[in-house]
Amino acid sequence: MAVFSKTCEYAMRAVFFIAHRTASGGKVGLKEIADGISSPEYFLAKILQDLSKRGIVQSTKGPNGGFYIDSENLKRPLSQVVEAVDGNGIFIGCGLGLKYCSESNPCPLHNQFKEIRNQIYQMLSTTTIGEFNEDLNLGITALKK
Amino acid sequence: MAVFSKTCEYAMRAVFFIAHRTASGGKVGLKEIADGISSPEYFLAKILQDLSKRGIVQSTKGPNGGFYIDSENLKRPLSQVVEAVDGNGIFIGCGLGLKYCSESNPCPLHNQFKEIRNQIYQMLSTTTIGEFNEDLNLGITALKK
DNA sequence: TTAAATAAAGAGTTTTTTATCCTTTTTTAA
DNA sequence: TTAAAAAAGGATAAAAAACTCTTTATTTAA
Repeated sequence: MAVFSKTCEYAMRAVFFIAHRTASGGKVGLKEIADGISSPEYFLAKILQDLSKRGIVQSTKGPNGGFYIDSENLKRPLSQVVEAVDGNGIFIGCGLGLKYCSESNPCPLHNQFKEIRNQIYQMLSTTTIGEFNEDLNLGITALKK
Repeated sequence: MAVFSKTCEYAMRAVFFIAHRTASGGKVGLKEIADGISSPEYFLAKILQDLSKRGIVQSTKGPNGGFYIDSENLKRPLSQVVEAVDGNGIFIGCGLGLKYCSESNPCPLHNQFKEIRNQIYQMLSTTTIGEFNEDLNLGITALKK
């Protein structure tokens, strides 16, 4: 088990990829994104459709069309991408899968998990979509394979 | 998405349940466990078969048979249950799902994720199967619903 | 020593997730 | 104004995860 679903992994990688490729204007096509992040093209298409509807990425059709992220949306926290795709289960769910686990009715791991969830949330909410652009441009970090 | 698979959630709950019900001798049957942790009976049966083969829980067939965990195994860290069921992906995998993500070829979230994974591992490896028995006996923590 | 109780094993089925394909719509540039 | 490029949409397929049922093997107690 990974922390996020495949869909969410592709979504995050795609968003980072689009961000760094379009921060200084221009657009990038589906095929190029899929190739750049090693994801199945048509599956990624669905994910981007969804992110586009939600306004997290922008797109235009036609020749020279493609996906891009405008400067406003580059500031968006990554947590919003995760929440759009996987929901907020990772932020609020019980580690043992109990529906009614809470402060007043805790599972044995409740307190330990709370810290971990907080740390995940902290990380995702303080990380913005655009903040890795420079490292990606420099090839310091990777989104492929 | 949850952090662990359903199978793993049931496994952890079952192990805690069996531990606290059999720490002072005796055995507990499948139906009672399934009921005690709100899990599908036959699905749990498969999980316990597997944990039994791996020696994490013990069992005997026949009248008065059932599952139990002996004192040696009560000391086992919870990480071994997770690893038996979900593998070690949660401890070592890349947050963005990249196969070749590493220190020398990191994804953008590599360092942030390393901390989170370490914390998860830390928690699971320092938590033993038996350490919640008292709280469970006192009804301070829950394994159901 | 046999019958009942119980887990183990085997063989499915259903649901969810992941992935693919094909058609339609929109946009742009020649 | 038309052809090409690209995303959007709809339908389906494949794989994995979750779950169920039935039979078999084992154990114990009567």
